[in-house]
Amino acid sequence: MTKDDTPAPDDSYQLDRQVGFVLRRASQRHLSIFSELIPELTPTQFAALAKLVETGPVSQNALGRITAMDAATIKGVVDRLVKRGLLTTSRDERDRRRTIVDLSDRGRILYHQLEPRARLITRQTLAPLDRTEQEQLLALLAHIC
Amino acid sequence: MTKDDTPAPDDSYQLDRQVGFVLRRASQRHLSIFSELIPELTPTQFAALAKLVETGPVSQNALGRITAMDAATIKGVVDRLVKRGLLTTSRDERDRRRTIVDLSDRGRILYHQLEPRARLITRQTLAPLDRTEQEQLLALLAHIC
DNA sequence: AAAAATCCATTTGTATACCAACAATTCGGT
DNA sequence: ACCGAATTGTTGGTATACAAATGGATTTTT
Repeated sequence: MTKDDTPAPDDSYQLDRQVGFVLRRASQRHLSIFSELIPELTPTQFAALAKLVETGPVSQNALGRITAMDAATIKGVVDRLVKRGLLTTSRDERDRRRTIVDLSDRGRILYHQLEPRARLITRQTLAPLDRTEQEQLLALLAHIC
Repeated sequence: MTKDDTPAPDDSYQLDRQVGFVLRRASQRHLSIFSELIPELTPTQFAALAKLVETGPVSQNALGRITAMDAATIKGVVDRLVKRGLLTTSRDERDRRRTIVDLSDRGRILYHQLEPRARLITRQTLAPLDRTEQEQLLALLAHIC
């Protein structure tokens, strides 16, 4: 038998096997879980609060960098959080270009209320995987960032 | 020595270890690679073309479902692609609710020009991983969708 | 056949996300 | 001290994304 009777390796471009597409769908599922468990904030808004808890007051652009948002995006996020009284902003007197962003009391309280739910979001998103797979996925994703 | 001198398991909530955040950053890197290799289309626009090549003409909502976009999102995508002459739309006479979306000749030609670059995008995005890891990542991501 | 439920496409509103351009400020090298 | 370079924040523009509401068409149920 010289003829190959195994199915040929699929050469066609299949959208569902491309990283980009699968990443988008995974993000969609995560977002769906997030907005169900934390309807009062978006993931990026929560990220801003979380990073401010970690680091304390920082400049607006710096906050953008550590939360992976560009200057235009972080501005919108900060503006909306300020409007809701969760953040405060002030001018940096040493460097007058900078706007210093910090948590308000309400912001800090809200963050600590939500943190347990945030952990749950991660757990639920990863629920289809066992412990080992969960670690693998996080490591692999971190690798391609 | 009753005292534990190994570092305590980190109990703090670290943004950088949450799936949602890592997913977002991975998507960002993918998008960056995409727009460099295919500046003429967005990932979702290309996804629409790719699925139409796979399946042939479909209703607008159905196209949204197979490309993982809701009705409002797919409408915008289709509108922009029609405006650029890459898609055509027509009323379904059997079911007058439906708008049938199909590739135009230009759309088909463009898709086949871009497909090799799309494969390259996937390859470059996954480049930091070896073959085994690439398969693992895709499988794990598919699992949490 | 009439009523109810469903589906399709559209519109409005909010929130990322990124690019490009801009003014004000600060920094770096000479 | 000065001047070009870099940084910071802002604005305008385009493109996802999703929720909710709406009107028209079809299907299902009764």
